[in-house]
Amino acid sequence: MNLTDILGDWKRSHYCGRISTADIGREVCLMGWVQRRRDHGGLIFIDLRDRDGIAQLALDPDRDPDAHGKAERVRGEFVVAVKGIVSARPEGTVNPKMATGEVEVEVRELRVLNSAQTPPFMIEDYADVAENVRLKYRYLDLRRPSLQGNILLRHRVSQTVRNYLNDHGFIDIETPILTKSTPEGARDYLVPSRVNPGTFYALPQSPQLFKQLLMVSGFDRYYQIVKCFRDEDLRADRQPEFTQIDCEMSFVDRQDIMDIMEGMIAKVFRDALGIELTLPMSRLTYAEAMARFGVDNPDLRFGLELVEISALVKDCGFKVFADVVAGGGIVKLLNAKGCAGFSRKELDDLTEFVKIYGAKGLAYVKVQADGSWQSPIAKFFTTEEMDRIGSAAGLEPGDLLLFMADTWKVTNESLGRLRNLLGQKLGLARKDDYRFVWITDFPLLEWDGETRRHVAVHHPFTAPLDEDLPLLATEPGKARAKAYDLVLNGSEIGGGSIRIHDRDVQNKMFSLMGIGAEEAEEKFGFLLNALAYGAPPHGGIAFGLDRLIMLLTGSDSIRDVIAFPKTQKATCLMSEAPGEVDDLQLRELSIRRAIRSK
RNA sequence: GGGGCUGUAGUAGAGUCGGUUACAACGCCGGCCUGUCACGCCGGAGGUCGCGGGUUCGAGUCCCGUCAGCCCCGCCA
Repeated sequence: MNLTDILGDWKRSHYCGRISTADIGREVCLMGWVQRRRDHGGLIFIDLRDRDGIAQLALDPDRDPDAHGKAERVRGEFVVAVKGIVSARPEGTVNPKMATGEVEVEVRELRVLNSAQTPPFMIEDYADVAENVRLKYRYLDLRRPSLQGNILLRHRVSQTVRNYLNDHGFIDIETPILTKSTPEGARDYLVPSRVNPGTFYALPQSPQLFKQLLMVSGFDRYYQIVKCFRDEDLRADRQPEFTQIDCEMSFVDRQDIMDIMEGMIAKVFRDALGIELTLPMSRLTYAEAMARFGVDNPDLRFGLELVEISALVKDCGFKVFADVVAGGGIVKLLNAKGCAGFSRKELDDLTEFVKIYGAKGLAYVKVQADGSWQSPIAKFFTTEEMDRIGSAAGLEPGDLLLFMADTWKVTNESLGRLRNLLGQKLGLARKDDYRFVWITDFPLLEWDGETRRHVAVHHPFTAPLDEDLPLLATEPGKARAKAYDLVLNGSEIGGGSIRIHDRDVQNKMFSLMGIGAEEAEEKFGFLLNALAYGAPPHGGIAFGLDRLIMLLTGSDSIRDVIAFPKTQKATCLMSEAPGEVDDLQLRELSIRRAIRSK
């Protein structure tokens, strides 16, 4: 027996969350999903849910026996439409926990538009469900208010960004998804070409080259909210396909780009959260960020800055420290204020933590009430050395000093990450505190010992600082880049640079990176040619939209801000992608399997 | 490629030292109930203890392997 009704000519008059005391006495027509049915034998209440909220329907057997009879058969997640009169709830039955709790709809007519199987989990924010089940039934998970709220906020942010960029003269231009694999960067997703057997397109890691070419074409300002693809392993904040707010501008310097973009971020925070940001945002050079925080994405919500003491300990009696300095490494400390009470177990945990980042150990000093050092390494230091270290660290009784001695890289990374861990552990970082900082003057190139060549820190098209241009010929590793990252609470949310618009400089960069003239011609010839036809000075930036939404919504996982995300093994539990294909499909593509799965 | 955590009705959990028929909750089904709102009361159904192997008289429990989900390192210009 088919128990459902047709929609007919009914038109919805309101979203559920919109009915209010202003509508009392009015007839409304609502449509949505049955959140819950409370059957009192006589009266039946139904909480009707749509994307906007929940409204209580009241069905009285005396008033409308027909609608009441249908309501008896209704179950959770049935799709229903009702017509009825908005009325004030009787005295004492107002529900202050509901946005629409002062009113209800006295139903006169009810249509069951569709039935529903019992869902595998309750459509409630409080329901604690394993993520693999949620992902398999993603369309049901997305009905939950919190997830739906994230997606709705994401939409509003996209609109704000579009409006802002439109108002500032940016043109939305689409760039190819089927494009060419280029060296450098992440692993590409490849798409075989049927028409050109044996050749492959690559999905874009970003529209980098195309947006630069659009500057050469004279569009002046470009933007796109666009999917990018990188075939690398996933993390809580990383998906193989993700969305960038991608921008490029001509005839600008770094300052112009940062000014416009922080205005955009400020508008996003105003529209999305009602928070006014203070502009301009703060700045740190890369060198200063590394020195003070050990990382290039510092969380500025708390202090706990790192202090380098290499010079103070290079001749000290503690051989571990002295040897590291003699071997070209550095010694740094972190003063965990007031943490002298940490237990043996807590200190062991911290040591285990830094080992993840390649550290061999972690030395500590607990400062007693009388200022004396309680530490396994105290005996190696003279009183004078202790005083110097103490004053460099701003040491007070009750503090805990944590020392790291290793290479520049390991010391900074392990102590920098430890700083973040302590900030969290000590509750120093509030989720609703938003600290932005631009990191500037990144190194242009980095020496890769394995492949024995320079690699671009940002990307191969990033311009060096004007004053560092001569260094390319002498000490390329020392050259700094016209690059900038925007960091929010320890997360990089965007990054960009002024690009090289001079063909000779671009060629020089390629050769420093061990890309010969022939290879450069083959891989990037179209860009090099374009630069020779009057390329304007230009630069740009890209923001990670997913990460930005994570921070705005306080989400711990990027999957909570993407409608249909992938698992850590890059599969979709709902569609079961990736999947097998027919031999015929492969034959058409001139592809043969090396491995048969399953 | 590596390290760690988790896996028991639809859901999320308990399950002691290896010992009778694997528990109670939410949800579901049936009944009762005219002002509830995570309604209430009574009754009921529902299990490949992720999967495979081993140890044992006996395994949800111990061992080995494997699969899946998650977190991290490497990787991510």
